[in-house]
Amino acid sequence: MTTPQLDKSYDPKAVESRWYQLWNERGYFHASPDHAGEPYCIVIPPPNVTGSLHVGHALNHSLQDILIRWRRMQGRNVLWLPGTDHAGIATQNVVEKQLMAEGLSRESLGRDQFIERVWNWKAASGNTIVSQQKQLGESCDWDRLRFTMDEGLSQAVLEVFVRLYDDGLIYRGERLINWCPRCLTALSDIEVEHEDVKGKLYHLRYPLADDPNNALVVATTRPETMLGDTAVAVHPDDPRYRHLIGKKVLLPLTTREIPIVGDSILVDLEFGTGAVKITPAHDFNDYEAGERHKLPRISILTARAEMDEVGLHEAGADASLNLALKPVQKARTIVVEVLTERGFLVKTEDHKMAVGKCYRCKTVVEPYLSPQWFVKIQPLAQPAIEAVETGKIRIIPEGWTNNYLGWMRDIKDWCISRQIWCGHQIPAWYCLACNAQQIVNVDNRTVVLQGAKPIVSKTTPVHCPTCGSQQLLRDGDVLDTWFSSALWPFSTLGWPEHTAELKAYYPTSTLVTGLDILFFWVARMIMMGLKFMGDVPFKDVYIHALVRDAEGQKMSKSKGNVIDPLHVMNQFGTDALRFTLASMASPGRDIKLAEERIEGYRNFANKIWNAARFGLMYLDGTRTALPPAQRTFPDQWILSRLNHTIHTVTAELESYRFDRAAGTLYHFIWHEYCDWYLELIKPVLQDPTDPNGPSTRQTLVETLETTMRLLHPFMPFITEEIWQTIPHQGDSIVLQNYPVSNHTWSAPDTERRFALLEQTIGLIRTGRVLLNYPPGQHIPFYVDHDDRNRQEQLHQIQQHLAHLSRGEVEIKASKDWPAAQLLRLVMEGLSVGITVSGDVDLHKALERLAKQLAENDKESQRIDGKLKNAEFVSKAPPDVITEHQERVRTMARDRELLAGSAQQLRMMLGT
RNA sequence: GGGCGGAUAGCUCAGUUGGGAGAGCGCUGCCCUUACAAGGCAGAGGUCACAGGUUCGAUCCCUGUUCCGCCUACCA
Repeated sequence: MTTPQLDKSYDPKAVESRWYQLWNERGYFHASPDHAGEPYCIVIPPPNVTGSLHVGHALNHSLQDILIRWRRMQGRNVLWLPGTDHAGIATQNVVEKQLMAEGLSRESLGRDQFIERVWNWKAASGNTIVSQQKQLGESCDWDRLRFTMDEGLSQAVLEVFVRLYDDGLIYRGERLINWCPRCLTALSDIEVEHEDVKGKLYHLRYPLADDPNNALVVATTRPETMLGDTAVAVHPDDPRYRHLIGKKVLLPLTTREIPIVGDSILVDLEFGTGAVKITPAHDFNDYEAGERHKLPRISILTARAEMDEVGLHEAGADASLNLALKPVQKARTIVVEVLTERGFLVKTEDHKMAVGKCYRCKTVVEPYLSPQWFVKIQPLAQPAIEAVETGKIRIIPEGWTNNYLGWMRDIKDWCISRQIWCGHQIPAWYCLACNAQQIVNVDNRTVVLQGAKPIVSKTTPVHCPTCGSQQLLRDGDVLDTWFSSALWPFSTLGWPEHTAELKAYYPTSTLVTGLDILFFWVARMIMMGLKFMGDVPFKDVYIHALVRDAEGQKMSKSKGNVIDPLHVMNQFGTDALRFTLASMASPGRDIKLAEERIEGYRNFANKIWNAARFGLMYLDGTRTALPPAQRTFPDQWILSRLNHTIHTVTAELESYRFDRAAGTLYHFIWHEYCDWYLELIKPVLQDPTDPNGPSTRQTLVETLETTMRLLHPFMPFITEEIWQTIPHQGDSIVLQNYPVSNHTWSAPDTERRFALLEQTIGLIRTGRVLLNYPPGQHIPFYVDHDDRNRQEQLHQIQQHLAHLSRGEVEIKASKDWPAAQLLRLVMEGLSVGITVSGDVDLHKALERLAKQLAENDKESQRIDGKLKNAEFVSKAPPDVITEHQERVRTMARDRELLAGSAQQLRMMLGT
C-alpha cells in the first residue's frame, strides 16, 4: 500500500470550499430536536441583512463556531441558529440613497412600493454575509436561517406588542425624545452616542421687566434656543438673585416677558452666572423644570432642525431677523450676531461639552417634542436584574455584571416607535370619528396627536369598538429593530407556536457577543425572554473584546485602517484567521490585530501540514497498538503530553479561555510534537528493521489523529484535510468524538526523564555553538550528573542523547574526563564535556561561564540571605525552606564545577 | 461627574490560594541537516508605571499618585 502524499506547503484555497460544501451537503450542521444528546444551542447575534462580514463578526463568529464544533464533537445535540436583522434605519437609508440616484423618493413611491424595494434589496444583498459566513467555516444550521422580518418572527412581534399593551407595559405619550433631524425619526436613549466637543458658553443679558437698566445674566451653550425660553431660573438660596424670584425679564429679540422662578434642581450655584434660561421644548432638563413650574413649551424647530415659522411667531420673535427655515447652526450665528449688536451678549467663554449624535448617521440629535410609543420598562427590568443577581444568567467575564446591573437599575422607559417605513408597523389604529380632534394634517402629513385613543390588535380591526365607524387610520410608525431582536432567542425557535424546537433548545446555552450591544440587545432579550417564556433566554453570556488595529485605534472605513477578513482569509487561509482571533481573545482586553500575527498562524498551519506530511512519509508498514507502558520512551512521553494537552484545552474551553486553549494547542503541536517527538522517533522510522517500528507508527498515527480532532474546532479545514488523508474511521472529522483525557497515557516518570534529556541536549547544543561546530558534524561528548538517580536516567536515554546531539555520548564521572582540550558546561548538577578542536576562539565560552558564575553568585547570595534570616526560617513553611536549602546546595556544587571549567579554559588560553 | 479595566522584554500579551519572571512576534549569530527557509539551532533583551503600607518575603494583597482606554451621565 502506498500512502498519499501531500504538497510541500499547505494551500488553504485548495481545500476550504471543497470541505465546506461537503459538510453542508451532507447535513452535518443540521439540528433536530429528535437528535440524541443534551441540547446545546447558540443563536447568532444577527448581523444586518444588507451588511458584509467585518473583522468584529469574524471574531464573534469564530468563537461561536469553536464552541459549537467542540460541543458537537462532545456528542451534544447542537443547534447554531443563524439569521439577520433588518436594521430599519440603516437599511432605509441605503434604499433611499438608491432611490435618490434614480430621481425618486420614498414619498413619491408610496409605502407599499417602498417596502417592496427594501425586500428587493434584501434579496440582492442579503446573501452576501451568509456566503461570507460560510467562507469562515461557520457550522450553522442554514436550513433554519431566520430574518427579523420573516412571517413567523413578525407574528412574534405582533403577539408581544399586543400583550405588552394589554398588560399596560406599552403606552403612547408626548415626550421630549431624541430626534435625528436627518433620519427624521425618534431614537432611543442608547441610540445616541455622546461625543465631547469644544463649545462656547454665552453669557446673555435679560433685562428686568420692571427695571430695564438692570438685567439678569444667564449662561447658555445654545443661544439660538433663547427664542423659545419660557422662564429663567435662579437658585432659591442664592443671595444674589433670590429677591428676583417672581419678577419678570424681557426676553431679548422677542416681544415676550418671562418669569423668574426659583429652582434648586436645575440651578447649580457654582456654575456659569447662577442663572439658567429655561427652554422646555428643547432641553431635557428644561422640560422637567417646565413641568415643575407649569411653564408653556414653545417649539421653535422643525423636524429637520430648522427654525420653525409657526414656532417663531408663537415665540414673538423679531421677524426682521429672518430666521424662518434657517438650520440651527446658521440660526445660532445670526442670533449671536444680533445679540452682540444690541448689547445683550456679555461675554463668551470656551466650554467643553458633550453633544449627542445619531448612532447610524452621526448627525447631531435634537431633543424633540412629539408623541411616541414607549415600553414601561421597570416591571420588565426587575426580573432581569434578579436573573443575573441569582446566577441564573452568568456574565463572562464577571466584571461586566456590575455594568449590566447598574444600567438595569437605572433604566428609563424605552422609546420604540420610529418614523420610518422599514420595519414592523405598529399594530395600532385610530378611529377617525372618535379622534377627530387628535388627527391633524401638518406639512401634508397626517399626525396623530397625544390623547388619541388607539385600537391595538394583532389583526386589522374592521370597525371602531366605541362608535362602530369603519373609518380607521393605522399608526404609521414602525418599531425599533431591537424590539424584534429582543425576541430572537424564542421567535427564531417558532414562538408563539409551541414547537419541538422551543421545547428542546430554550433556554439556549450560551450567547456570544460584544460589549457594545449588551444594553441594546442582551438586556432586552433577558427582559423579553423572562416575560414571554417565563425563563431566561440563555445561561451564559460571553462578552468578547473589540477588535482594533495594530495601533489600538478603532477600525473605521474613514480612517482606512480596517482589516478585511475576506482579504485576510484569501491571503493566509481561514484557519489562520480563526486561530489568530481565538488566541488573542483574552478576557477584558481589546484585540490589537496586525496582519503579521495572522501570518504567524499561517506559518503554524503550514507547520501542522508538514508534520502530517512527515507522518505520511513513514507510515508504510504494520502498526501495532501496545499498551502505553510497553511503548518506547518518546511514545510514552508524547502520549503523556497529549493527555495533558487534552485536559487543559477542554478545561480552558469550559471557562471560555479561547486564548489559553489556543496557546496550549500551539505549544503542544509546535514545540512538543514537532520539535521533540518527531525528531526523537526518526531513527526508528528510518530503519525498516527496527523492532519498535510497528508500535511507533501506531503511536504516530494515534497522536496525530487525536491532535487533529483536538484542534478541529479552531482550525476546521486543515484538520479535516489531514484527518481524511491519514488512517481514520468515519466519514468526516466534524462528527468524530472530541478527545477525552486518558489516565493510562499519563507518565510522570517519563516526563521527568524527558526534562533531563531536554536539559542535556540544550547544554550540548550550546557547546556546539560556542565551539563553532557545524550542526551536522559528528562529535564526542561526555555527560555526567552528580545525582545518582539522574545519572541512571542518563543511561536510559543515552541513544536519544546520541541521536539528538549528533554525536557520541559517553556517560562517566566528570573527574575521569580528559583535563585538556575539553569545554565543560554545567547546569543544576548536570555536566557536559565537549572536545575543543581546531583553532577556536574560546573567549565566547569563557564569557558564558563567567556570566553564569556571576548569576550563580547573585542568586546564592539572595537565597542564602533569606536562609540566614531567623524570621524567615521560623515563619516560612517548611517545604519552602527545604526547597531553598536544596537550591543553595545545587548552586554551590554548580559553582565549583563552573569555576573549575573556567580555570581549565584559562589554562588553554594561556592566561 | 460617576463606574470599570489596563500599565510586565522593542511590539502584542500570559502569569489566582504572595516564595526562583514567561510566551508569541520582532531582533542577533550559525545552518538550505531528505516534514517544514512559511524552517532548524543557539542567544541578547525586563529596578513587573510611581510612592507608601501589610508580610519573614509582594509582579501578585491594601492605600494614594500619574498616564492610557472603555462604559455611563441633562452642570446650563
